[in-house]
Amino acid sequence: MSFDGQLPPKVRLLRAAAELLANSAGGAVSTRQITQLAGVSAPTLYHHFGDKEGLFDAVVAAGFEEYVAGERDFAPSGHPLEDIRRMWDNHVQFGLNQPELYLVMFGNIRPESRPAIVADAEALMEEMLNKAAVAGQLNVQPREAARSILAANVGVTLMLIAEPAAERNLELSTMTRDAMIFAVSAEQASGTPEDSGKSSVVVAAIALNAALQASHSDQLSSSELKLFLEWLHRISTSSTS
Amino acid sequence: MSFDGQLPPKVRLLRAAAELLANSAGGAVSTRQITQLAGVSAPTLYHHFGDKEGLFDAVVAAGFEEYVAGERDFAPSGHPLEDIRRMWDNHVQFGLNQPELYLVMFGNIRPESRPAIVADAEALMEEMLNKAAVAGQLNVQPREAARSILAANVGVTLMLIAEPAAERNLELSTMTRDAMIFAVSAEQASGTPEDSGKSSVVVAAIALNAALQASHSDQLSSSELKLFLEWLHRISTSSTS
DNA sequence: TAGCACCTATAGCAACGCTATATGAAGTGC
DNA sequence: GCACTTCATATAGCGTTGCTATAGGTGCTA
Repeated sequence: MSFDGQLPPKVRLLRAAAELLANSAGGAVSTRQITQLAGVSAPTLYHHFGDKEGLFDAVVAAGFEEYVAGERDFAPSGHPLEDIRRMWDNHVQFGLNQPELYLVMFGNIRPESRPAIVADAEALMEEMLNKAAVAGQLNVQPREAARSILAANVGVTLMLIAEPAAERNLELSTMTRDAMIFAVSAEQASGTPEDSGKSSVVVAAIALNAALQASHSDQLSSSELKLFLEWLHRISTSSTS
Repeated sequence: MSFDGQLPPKVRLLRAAAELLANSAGGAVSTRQITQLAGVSAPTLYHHFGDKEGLFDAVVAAGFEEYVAGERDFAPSGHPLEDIRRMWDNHVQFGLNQPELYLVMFGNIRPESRPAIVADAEALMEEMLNKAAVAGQLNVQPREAARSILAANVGVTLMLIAEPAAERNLELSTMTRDAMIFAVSAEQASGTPEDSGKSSVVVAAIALNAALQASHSDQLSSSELKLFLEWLHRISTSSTS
């Protein structure tokens, strides 16, 4: 039951914290619980992790490794947008499987202090969206698309976690997911001739931009790129008005 | 500075809690702070509100009045989807104006225990979406649309609150908003003849259903309605595959 | 063996949410 | 006017929280 043994106290603390966090039914986890289960005393925790939040951050880092592993484990299908769909589902499933850990990672919001993990998750999604952009399947900037999709993904996951497990309806997830992906997808306006004419320009421009950034090219200076993006923005907004 | 005065202790406690909550820069607010500012002692708080959460719930209820007032204050524009857009923006603005209160209302997620306020906010949005459905502007069930839009709305608002105020980019909000509204809108597939043929059936069916429910009609029994919705679901999914 | 980091334990502080108990104030029946 | 009940508030303190000042042990290098 306890982690007394040959393992170093640091590892025992991490495992004890992770286990208590996973099994705490919504309630808070105290440092005394953690240190007792780990078989160490209070100052050891603070020596290794600074404070309680530091320990939790370490647990979260381990959880994020698992999250990233899940987000990367499937082979790229060759259809980037399909991979984004799987990333979304994997995100939701991760949250529902380990709600307490997920809440520490994504639910512990404080004003003006962004959890580092959010930026990491955004980068992960942006990376995948970049492939879609290069393939000409993206309607907006990969970064903006990633932020938008992740925000909706987190919102949906939090809502599902808050619901009683018996009532959880995953259609909320699939519907919101498809709505977001469809919105950033280049395929959406392929039916309307007038819009498709404009949007193909946008798509081509975005694909070009993504390709440029992927090749670390300096063919556009940062100021030129800024102007380029401004024009791009003007084009895309004028085509949807 | 303090609320010592002629007001009853219950009101003083509510105001003190609201003020401390609004001005607490991310940190927790203690009962001792509240009771001191209110000029009462601890048991008075517990006599009136049961416990700390009870007091916070009361503050949230007052905040929700304000929220609802904001959501209703604009005159219906005659374009329900435009009103939904304004509801979204109002939601985000409410969160950014009073982040601490918003976090208590929508950010205090615990597994399997849904804040009552989420259900209220969903009902508010569903009410508006019902008008869109009756007008034949909706692509999916109003309830599902409301849940989906609200989840994305909360997710975006939490993300924006977590960002440093200087970096907040409201385009994240407008982009996600338009993506969600577009996704539930009946206008989306009007360009593709084949899809529009199918989707007009879906829209008509949803409008009919909304009108039936609005008139409290019993022309369809609950089992008939269930089957009807199942067909509807089959139609709508087959048209998007 | 001496000295020096490193790591851990004992004991305890201030602050937390909350409550057992007692006191005052206000209304009610006679 | 007086006992009685009920409601509302205060005094004091319980148990727990996150965290730390201080000291002791352990293993390495010289």
